[in-house]
Amino acid sequence: MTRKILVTSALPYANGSIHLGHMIEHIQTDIWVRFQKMRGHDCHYVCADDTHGTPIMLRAQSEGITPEELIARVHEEHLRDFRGFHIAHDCYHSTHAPENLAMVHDVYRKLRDAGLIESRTIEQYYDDSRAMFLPDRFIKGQCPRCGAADQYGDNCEVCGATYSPTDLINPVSALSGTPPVRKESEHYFFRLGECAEFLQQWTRSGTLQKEAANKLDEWFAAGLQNWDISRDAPYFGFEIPDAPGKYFYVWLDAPVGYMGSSLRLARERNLDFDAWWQPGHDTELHHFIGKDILYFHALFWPAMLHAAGYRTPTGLHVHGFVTVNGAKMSKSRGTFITAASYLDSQLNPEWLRYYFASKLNGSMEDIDLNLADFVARVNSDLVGKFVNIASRTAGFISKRFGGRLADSLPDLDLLNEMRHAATSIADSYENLDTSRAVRDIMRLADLANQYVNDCKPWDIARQEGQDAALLEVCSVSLNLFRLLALYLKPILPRLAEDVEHFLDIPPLGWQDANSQLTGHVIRPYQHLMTRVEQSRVDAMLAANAAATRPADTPATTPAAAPVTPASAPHAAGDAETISVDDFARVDLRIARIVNAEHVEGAEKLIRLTLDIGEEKPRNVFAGIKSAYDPASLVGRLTVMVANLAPRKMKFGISEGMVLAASGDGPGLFILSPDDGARPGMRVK
RNA sequence: GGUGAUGUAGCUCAGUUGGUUAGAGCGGCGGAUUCAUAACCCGCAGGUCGGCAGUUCAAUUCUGCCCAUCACCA
Repeated sequence: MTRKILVTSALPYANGSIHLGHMIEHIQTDIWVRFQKMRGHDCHYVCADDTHGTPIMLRAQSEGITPEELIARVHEEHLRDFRGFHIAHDCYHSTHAPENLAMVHDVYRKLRDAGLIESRTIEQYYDDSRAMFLPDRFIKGQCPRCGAADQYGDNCEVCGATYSPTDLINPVSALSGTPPVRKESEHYFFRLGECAEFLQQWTRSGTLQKEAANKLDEWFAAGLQNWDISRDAPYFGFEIPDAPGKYFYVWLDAPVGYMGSSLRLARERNLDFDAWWQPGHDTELHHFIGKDILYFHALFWPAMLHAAGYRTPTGLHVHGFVTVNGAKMSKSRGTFITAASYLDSQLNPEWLRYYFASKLNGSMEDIDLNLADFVARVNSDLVGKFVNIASRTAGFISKRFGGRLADSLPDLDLLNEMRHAATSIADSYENLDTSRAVRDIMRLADLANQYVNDCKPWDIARQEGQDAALLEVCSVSLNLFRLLALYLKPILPRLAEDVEHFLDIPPLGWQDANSQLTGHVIRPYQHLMTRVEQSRVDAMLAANAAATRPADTPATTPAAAPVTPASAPHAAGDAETISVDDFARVDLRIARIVNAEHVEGAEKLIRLTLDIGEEKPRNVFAGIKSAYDPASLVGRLTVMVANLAPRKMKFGISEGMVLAASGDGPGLFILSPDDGARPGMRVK
């Protein structure tokens, strides 16, 4: 039976670049969609840019362009990044589009007519100098609970308290720096509380992972409050019908963007929009999202759909966050990795698709991109195992048999096992457990390599009159390879295309697992995939670190220059206070100076080689030549900033900075830890 | 702070509806091989299954507490 399926990924915000967090979601979705299409289902994949809201408006202002110009530019960038990773959206639209405006009005009117919209006057902070109301994130002040300075208006990053902006002590507008004033305004609310019963039922109807349903229970227990869906002008978004000066909150029109994008697709290709969105059809609707936006997709969205008379989603598939080398993506470490930087570093997008696929298991757990593991795994699995099967047998077929495979294959257990695996691998894909699919496929690849090893075609090739045996072994091997390529095709679409070209066959579908390739002429083998080079990974990290380096730091400043009186106007105790989190961003480490030497041509610098317990020692240039003889430094311990962005200097790259004290007079003093400290220890 | 999740070999992860010697891939070590971009094949070593207590004939698996990491608290 052909299933009719509409699939979405969450809409990326048009205020920034596509990064690994977006990529894991789109890769996961794309794999599932490609799998469904290979199975012959009628599956469509839509997405769009999320384009509205205050941040977009302000960013456009600061760039001196209109919001429309900004989102048009970002749309091009996003589209280019997704295409670069072979993400095959059937439609990648925008929430700032006539189709979406029509759907937003339609949904809103239905909610209003159902009595689920109410209006009420609320008091909010207002920036007089900018003549606008301030979103929570644009107000800063002291936390009312712990007193931490410089906290946002919605929660405290120091103690974790949540509150409303009006609770902040000494609030200031983040836009103008002036204290905001309280001002009243009429707001529109969606009466979410009315939908509680429906939502609790929907939550347990099999649409959600268990963990996600657990999470929702928490929210049910806390009680559902009505949702503020309006914002006052100036606001970049859609105006609310019959309410001049009031705009839909971006989170109202963003999920409706799924409808808007699919409406566009339906018009382009003459497809049945109502079959996707009206109740009573046997069509499936699947949303892929990150766990950060579960709230919007598991409460507001199904409630809106239901209340407006539309169908609700069949499945909500929630994934975790991407971490890099076990830590949150960090701009200062260069591990805030953008999609563009990956592609620009000449890294093959299918390597990342494969790596993510090998880890995704359909749960909400975070996914770690361990870069050393990434290099090892891709090289071993894809080049060493999978591609190798074709590489080691195709030559015989070309040289000895004119590229023509055997007319029939023997009844081998291995071939049968490989064919029958199609069922369980399909189950894994269907259930989003691609890590299981990859494990199973690689186990089969191991078996295929063992088969080649056991049959020793290179031996047979040297024996007289054994042509039939040689042809058989190689034909079997290439049939095994063909099946593996088929199973990997949702993950590696481009490589699969190359395999199809090599084998000179039409695009592989899932049902091709039941057939064999016999009596068929293939093309000469050309290498299908290269290995990941560590240097390209390093280049990517460097590019990301460079992109986030503060632009106003003069390039000539030695990385380890001591603070001079001129640049240190504050007396001790006069410095602006910072939060614990601010301090924690600085990764201070005990370092052993394993070598120190003069730098030829540099007046102030000493080149230090620092051991902080890493594989490779750090190279750091320190501006301490006036106070220290290099020879006296070798062997001693000191303190360095380990997560300073690497800086290219005339004499090489400096990978950090050592700390030194100085005052008004001459003299410069580096730090020493007490006895017992060892290289690599964190200073905090 | 509350809530949800995670913690298994050097790395990345399976697994255990409680039951003999806890698995894979990678990495390491040894061997074999030369068809293949030194890939592949065989073998070996490595784990008090986060910690402590409890239930049980038996716990890595169940319960409680604790620790660490991540997230959410609209």
